[in-house]
Amino acid sequence: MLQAKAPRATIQDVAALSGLSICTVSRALRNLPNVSVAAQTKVSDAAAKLGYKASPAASRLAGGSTGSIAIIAPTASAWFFAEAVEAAEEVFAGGGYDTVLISLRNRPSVHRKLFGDLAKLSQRVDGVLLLNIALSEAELADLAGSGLAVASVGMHGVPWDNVGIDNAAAARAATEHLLGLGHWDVAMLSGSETGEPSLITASERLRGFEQALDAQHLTVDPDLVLDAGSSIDGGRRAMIELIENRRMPSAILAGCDETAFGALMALRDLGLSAPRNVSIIGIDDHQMSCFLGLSTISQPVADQGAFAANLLIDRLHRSGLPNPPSSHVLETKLIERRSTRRRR
Amino acid sequence: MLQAKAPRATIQDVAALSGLSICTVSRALRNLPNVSVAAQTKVSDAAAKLGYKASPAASRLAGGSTGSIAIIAPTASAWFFAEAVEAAEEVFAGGGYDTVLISLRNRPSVHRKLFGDLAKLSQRVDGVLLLNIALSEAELADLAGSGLAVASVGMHGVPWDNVGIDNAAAARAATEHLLGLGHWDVAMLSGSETGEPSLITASERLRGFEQALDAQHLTVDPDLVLDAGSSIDGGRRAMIELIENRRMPSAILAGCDETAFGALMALRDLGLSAPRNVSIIGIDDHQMSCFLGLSTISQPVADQGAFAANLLIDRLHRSGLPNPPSSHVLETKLIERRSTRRRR
DNA sequence: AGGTCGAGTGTAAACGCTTACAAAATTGGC
DNA sequence: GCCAATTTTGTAAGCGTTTACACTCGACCT
Repeated sequence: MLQAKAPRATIQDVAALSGLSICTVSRALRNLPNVSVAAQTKVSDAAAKLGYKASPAASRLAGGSTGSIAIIAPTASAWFFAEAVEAAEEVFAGGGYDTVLISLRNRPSVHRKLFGDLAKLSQRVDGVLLLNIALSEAELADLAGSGLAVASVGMHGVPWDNVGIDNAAAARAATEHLLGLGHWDVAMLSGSETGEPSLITASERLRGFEQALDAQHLTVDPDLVLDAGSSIDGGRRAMIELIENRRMPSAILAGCDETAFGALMALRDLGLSAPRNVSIIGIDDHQMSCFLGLSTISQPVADQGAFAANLLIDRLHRSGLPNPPSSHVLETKLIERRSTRRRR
Repeated sequence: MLQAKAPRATIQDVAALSGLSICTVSRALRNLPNVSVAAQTKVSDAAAKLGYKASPAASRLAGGSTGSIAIIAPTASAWFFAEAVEAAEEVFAGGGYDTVLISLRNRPSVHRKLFGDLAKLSQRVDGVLLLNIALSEAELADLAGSGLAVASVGMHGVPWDNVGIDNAAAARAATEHLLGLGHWDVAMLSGSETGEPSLITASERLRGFEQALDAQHLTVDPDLVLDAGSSIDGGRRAMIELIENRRMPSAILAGCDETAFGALMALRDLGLSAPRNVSIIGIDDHQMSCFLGLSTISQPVADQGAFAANLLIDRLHRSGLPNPPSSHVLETKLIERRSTRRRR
């Protein structure tokens, strides 16, 4: 199967075969105006016959596009991001773009290095898809002025296309569910909200939690709000901390389902369980939540990734036009399962 | 914060600042031989002062490297791949490479398109990290002759560096555990092994299962071997099929933990549970398995990704030298939890 | 008929790097 | 000290695109 490396067809070959100049070929291939239909068809025929594909390197060097898009995620392995990345990658591949994956690995140093040198990034990709990245004002401005096309998931009030859910509303709905079941003594295992480059959703969810309590004229007991990160293990630890050093509430809102899993695990290890000893609700509707009977607020993860990816591609295609940034909020829904029940 | 786009420093600028020629600078920057120490330091000083980074496009075009590596996975969102990808991405980033993520989305058409045009791929990346990809003879030969550096996870007997576990041994160990507990009537919920580009691990694990039974002179009941894919839902469906249309065995080996989760879910929905009605063991040691008390065979996922990534980078660095391909098998370990117990 | 305009096309100069090849500087042996 | 061998450095020709600019050629005005 090893065959002599056929030197790849260049634009020259296409020009020769079609009897036109390189320049015309280049324009025809990119559907620029001022190309006659005759030329168009001649060029595309020749290109097809030769199996010609423009060299991304040459294209980029001469001022064209790189043909790739970066996805930037706080971490790539967590369920939410893995799902969103996969969905976005599919859209990008469909649009002929390569996907460059950049994980910040939850490390501020990685974050700083990346956003500190956007020039480097813009040399390698045409656009950037941001997944729940907390940006400082300066970073935001730099990115907006970098010439990169940008779209994001889960970042509201940002000068580019965004799609997300209403995190505060989701947390509110979850809290109201608990409240409605008679639990006025509610704890929150929040995602971490400290440090600049953290998960931006965490603070919104915390706010929703507070809003729901406020609306019922309940005060937030600071002892019942703990930082659990967004991991199973963080949830487990926070739950242990809650039980051992704070006090057991009547119900718990977990910042995300993975945190809730950890909390359930800790509960079980202590010989307790939900909803017997405490009601627990999460947010996300993780794949496993159904299995574990975790009540939660569901959000369409893959849809968000795919939607944002499409917005980005659209913008890349009609770049130049001063399309105002759009913002889309997708629906969330309360899913009642077995981990929450009426307070006795 | 918006500042006039400072035109990026080029190699010319570095040459000018260091008082040397472009050529020398280029060589110094790439640590090629035949550069005096004096020149070396002058160049790196100048480069540092200017914040110079070589343009990947220009470098690639002129015959150099692209500075990026592709990770090819059957799907990107499944736990195993998400973990491995994240670990590999970290290694690549550390080595100064961009990571291009390519998900085959479990679709043969995507697989074919990718491997049918390796020239395109090699135009965009320097190397490829394959995660559990089943390749035909022809594809394997093409890839080996493509000029791309290659490394893989979970693909034995392949003409490039590979790291993996012994899947047959893992399945054997799991089965022996079951057998040792007195279960001679064992079913297997296997990963799918049909079609060319499937998960290659699946058939190895099935083989290990068969070997363990053979060793005890037990025959494999074809009714008790079903295709469950490698997903939670596949596991659930296979379990239902098993109970409703085949028969309930005494114990079950799930091809992977996710399949086991699905099986447990189906069991619960039917009012049954493990190990009361049936013992279940998985393979992988998924993050959730501990929580669910699933007995399993653990494998180091991130380690495999990182290890293979390092091998690939090493190879890229000393390319040219006829390093023979190495193969590494990492340890697996039986983790006994609550889902398996002695047959009564 | 002379002139203007615009669409379609071509010429040639970037883009920023790598790399033969040639030139210069250094070394070492006599 | 002189020549060959060797190391270090420089010159210039690509790599395959994009794009500013010039050009040709009808159509359309006046």
